[in-house]
Amino acid sequence: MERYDPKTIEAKWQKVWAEERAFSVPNPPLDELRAHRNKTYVLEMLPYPSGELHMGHVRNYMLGEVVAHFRRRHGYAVLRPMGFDSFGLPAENAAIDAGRHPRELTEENIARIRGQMTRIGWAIDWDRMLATHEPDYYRWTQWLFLRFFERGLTYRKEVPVKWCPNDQTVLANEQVIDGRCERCGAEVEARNLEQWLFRITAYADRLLDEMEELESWPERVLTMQRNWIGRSEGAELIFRVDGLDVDIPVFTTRPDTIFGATFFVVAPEHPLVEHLVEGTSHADEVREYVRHAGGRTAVERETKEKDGVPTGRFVVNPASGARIPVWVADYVLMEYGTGAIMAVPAHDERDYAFAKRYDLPIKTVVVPADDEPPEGEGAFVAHTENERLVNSAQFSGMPAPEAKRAIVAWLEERHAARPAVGYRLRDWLLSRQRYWGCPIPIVHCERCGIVPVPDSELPVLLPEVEDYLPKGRSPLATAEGWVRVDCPSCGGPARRETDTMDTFVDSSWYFLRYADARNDEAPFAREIVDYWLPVNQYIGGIEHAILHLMYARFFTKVLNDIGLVGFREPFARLFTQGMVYYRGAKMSKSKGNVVDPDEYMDRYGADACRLYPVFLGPVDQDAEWQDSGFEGMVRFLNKLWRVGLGAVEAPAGVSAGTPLARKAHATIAKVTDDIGRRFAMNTPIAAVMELVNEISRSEEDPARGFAVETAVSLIQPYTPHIAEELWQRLGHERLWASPWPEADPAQLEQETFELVIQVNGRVRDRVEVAADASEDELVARAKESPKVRAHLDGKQIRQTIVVPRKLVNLVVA
RNA sequence: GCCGAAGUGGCGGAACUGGUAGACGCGCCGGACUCAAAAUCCGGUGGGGCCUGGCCCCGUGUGGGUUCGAUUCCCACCUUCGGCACCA
Repeated sequence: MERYDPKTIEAKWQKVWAEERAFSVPNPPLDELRAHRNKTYVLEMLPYPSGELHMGHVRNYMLGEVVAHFRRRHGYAVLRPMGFDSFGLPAENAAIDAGRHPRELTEENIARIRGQMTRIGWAIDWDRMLATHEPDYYRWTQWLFLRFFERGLTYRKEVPVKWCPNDQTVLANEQVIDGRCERCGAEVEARNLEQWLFRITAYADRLLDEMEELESWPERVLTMQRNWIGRSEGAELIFRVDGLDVDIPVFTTRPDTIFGATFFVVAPEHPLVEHLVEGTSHADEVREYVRHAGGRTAVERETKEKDGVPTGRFVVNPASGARIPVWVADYVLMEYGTGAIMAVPAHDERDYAFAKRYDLPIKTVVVPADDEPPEGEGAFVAHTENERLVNSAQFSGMPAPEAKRAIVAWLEERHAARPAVGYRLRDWLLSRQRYWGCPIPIVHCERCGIVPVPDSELPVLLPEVEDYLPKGRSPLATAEGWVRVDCPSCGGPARRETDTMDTFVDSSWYFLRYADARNDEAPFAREIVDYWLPVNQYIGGIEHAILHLMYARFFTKVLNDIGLVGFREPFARLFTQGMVYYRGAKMSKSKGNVVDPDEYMDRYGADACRLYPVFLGPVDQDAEWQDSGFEGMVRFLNKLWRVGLGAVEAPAGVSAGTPLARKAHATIAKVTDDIGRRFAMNTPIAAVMELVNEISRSEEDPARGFAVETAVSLIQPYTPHIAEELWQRLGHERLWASPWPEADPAQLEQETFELVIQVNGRVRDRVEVAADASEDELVARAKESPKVRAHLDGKQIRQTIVVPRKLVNLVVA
């Protein structure tokens, strides 16, 4: 018998697919596009071209691959594009390590990865390929930036920033993990710099509320985003500084505790600190504290014991009229709320710790509703379900939730409060002082200030520079000829913005560009994106649960507001796949523990390489690469090949009524359900293996030919090369376009099933029963079984439990 | 501390709405082929006990509960992993 030779088969079919452009899905004219109702947009997060593909990548892209084939086989027009996130730190750092120019190395990597993807036979529409570093693409990134600018959604501001001393650039909040740089792990420093930001906080509520519109996202991703946005409802309360004509607002979620505020704290970075202490005897001590606190790292600030200094100033509690002292302490953060708090030591652990240390008064104002108020003053009272107020003037005795509203309303009348919402979310800092990124299309003019580059002058091309290594200021600044321009507004001397954009800007709209990838008059045509989008199935790593996924949602909402797209959420369904571990660490080039697919393709062929990474385990969970299991896939493909050729010699046969036919039908149902509904990728492979084992054991079954066709057809999304070859040899047309073999319901009704008979829950017998047998018939069959009778032994049947098509249980006394 | 996910053979893992626990693969054991080995193919494989047919008992992190029946549902606990965390 002819040997299974993956090399020949794979080369043959890849040539056929390339010639017929099997995976290209060009956009038809608009009116035709609208008429085509069955579309699926399958999208995997675009890779950074910082190296080559390894088996971890193979596993990820196989998910989109299987879904794309599966949907296509079910009669859908499937958009399944691919591109490269080629700007940014990963690519630039890889280039620096290699001592190469980023463009050169990036483009080399792109070519190499594309080659690997082609060789493995993925059904990708390469006609829509994009790379974010190409002017054709970043021209529109700049264009979109200008639309944000026009609407005031991007702005420039001097801000305290997180600075990575290793990468020599500013980081977004989201890129700082435990006080360290997300990419390199260096401890992040604080600096004050003029930076560009996106006003993502303006969309905080919509990013929360419009989660409702998502079809299917993992709950944990939504939870992570909710936590990140960190919305909390409360009030802004205004405290007046005694002796100065100054009001300081604070944000609190517990306005009900205002009568318990016994001191007041402002953050060291608070702009009013200097004004508060100017000319007082505390000025030197406070300045010293502020200076010292500024030098602390984020980690120090969090782990040390709470400390602070008094300012000598007092504010007036707007509710009680009490004068309470103002302190400066760095346990209050400038970035959250208003940078100042009213301290209620009896009901806030942090305030309590601070009060204990500096011997400040503690006043209980909220107690559990059922209990007696705690003895005396000075205790910490933890928050509980049912609470009422004490020591709070006219509000004493009121339940806490009601008191919250009442106190805010009462203070609001006196212009000392308003309801407010606090967010943990900060604006998105997008400036990067690095070379390899999208230039920000802005000009700084001596006379006109900040001037946007006109659309007609886009793209602002990234200049060639001698030295692109990071130095703490953008390398673009060294390109004098590029920096100096005439102001687009007044024609006077001006300088270009030299910061580049965060890579996450590039990847916040790429999914739109794919729909209309070759448009050179606009980023995309609205009619076309409205047809393809939202993405039906988005696939990517959990590591992007917050960053990329929230930025992309933000961009889509802004574009929807501008009228560029007709939808508000970009990704209807999201699937987050697990990572592949090898030798105890996440498989990655930097850890040096990659498994190279090329080697395996050389030895075993592409189909085995496609199969094994997804067979490893459930794809939403992390998996450990087990090299020993790979051979099993090769054995399976050989077996499939054998039974396939066997069926070629003895074709056709029946498609129902035999055990093998039944098995085949059951496998169709299982695979369809697993891929289509459950998004399970490993169990369908197991089901087909089971079917193939069954075929090779059932030499005589007349449904053999049908079962083989079923197996070939079902495994095709995983291993299209061998499937296509066998399908052809079995005498059929092209497989990827053909419908799936369907079970005939009328025939299924004739089938039998195995009835399990139990007595008191113990299995006593099994019998074959017609599938359409009634419950009474099932019970009758159970009772007439000799084995069951022996166990009944004349005892009375107390209860009969019938599970249709499965089981009868006779319960006896 | 708060929120979430998960604990099943020697291993990766199946069991979709409570219905024969351990599919499929790896590994291991046995057999065929071979002078022999490798490769390949076929069969067996949760633990224990009677027994040469066959049958019984125990088993899904621990302890309870609901149910005729629980890996699945409920309560408590243990362990592991992930997210958030001076957020007022």
